[in-house]
Amino acid sequence: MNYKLNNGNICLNMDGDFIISQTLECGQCFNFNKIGEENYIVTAFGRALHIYSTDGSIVFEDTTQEEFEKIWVDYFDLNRDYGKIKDLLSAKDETLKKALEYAPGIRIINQDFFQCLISFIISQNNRIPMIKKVVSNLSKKYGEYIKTVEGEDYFSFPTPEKLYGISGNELMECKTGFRGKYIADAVTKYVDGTLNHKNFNNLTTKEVQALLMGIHGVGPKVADCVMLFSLKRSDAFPADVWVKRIMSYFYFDQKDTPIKDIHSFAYEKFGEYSGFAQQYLFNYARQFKIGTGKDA
DNA sequence: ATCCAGGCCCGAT
DNA sequence: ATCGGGCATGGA
Repeated sequence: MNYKLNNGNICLNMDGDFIISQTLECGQCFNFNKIGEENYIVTAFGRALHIYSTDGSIVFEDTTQEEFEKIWVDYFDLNRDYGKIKDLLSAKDETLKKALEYAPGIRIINQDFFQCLISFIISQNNRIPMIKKVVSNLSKKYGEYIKTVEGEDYFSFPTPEKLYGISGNELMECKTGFRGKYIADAVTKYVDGTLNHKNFNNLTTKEVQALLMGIHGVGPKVADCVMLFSLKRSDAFPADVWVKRIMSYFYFDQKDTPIKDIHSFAYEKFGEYSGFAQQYLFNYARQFKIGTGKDA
């Protein structure tokens, strides 16, 4: 990764391994607002980052070198060599190769654990635009005002302490639907220490998944997303309807296959990079509606 | 209008 | 252990 300071902005050159739109809009995070082509505001860790690309480089505006190195390098996984991962995965499989060529600029974001947990609780049986809306509603109601960009106000995602004690019913005012009580349980367990992700380091991915599933409303899929997108568990393989479809379509002779079989197949084929493979496959499946009967 | 969405809970088998 | 209905909400 090489970057330079330019008029107070950070300019980054990633040789095509980082395309902002692909990274933000591939379904892994919900805390961004598009204000133009390859031009976004991303809220995370209490900041609202203006990020855009121009002349082949990526510009981080309104940030400092300190903030960039402390927050955004890890957030956008900038120290990881994606060229290497893509080569490795492309060599394994033709389907994956196509998925990688379709969206070569996806990087796996390292999100804040709490925000990621709540976001993916909201994601269940929901659609991405609606998930974004609910995350935004919660931020506006319970988060802190950060700043206004082009007439739009940006708020931080609420802290666990701020949400503590708020009932599921009250949370439903933010359009969480039936997931309000699930959020309330996650908040309670986070704040009272029943669930402490800082104690997860020496546990296997399977063990962490089981702990996360101790939350009422967190099942295997949401737990996998939280592990992949906020706990650096790249072997987690979230299998939702799209992943189930594309895996069934390409690897199981188009036959509807149980999640359990898909999981064991994925881990055997993709190993510790299962999570990366999953994200490229998910994106590919969703774009081309693979396995829905409407696929091209 | 009916169906469904980056699922999970719960009760019935 | 596995299966199906129900669930808030809003867009197609």
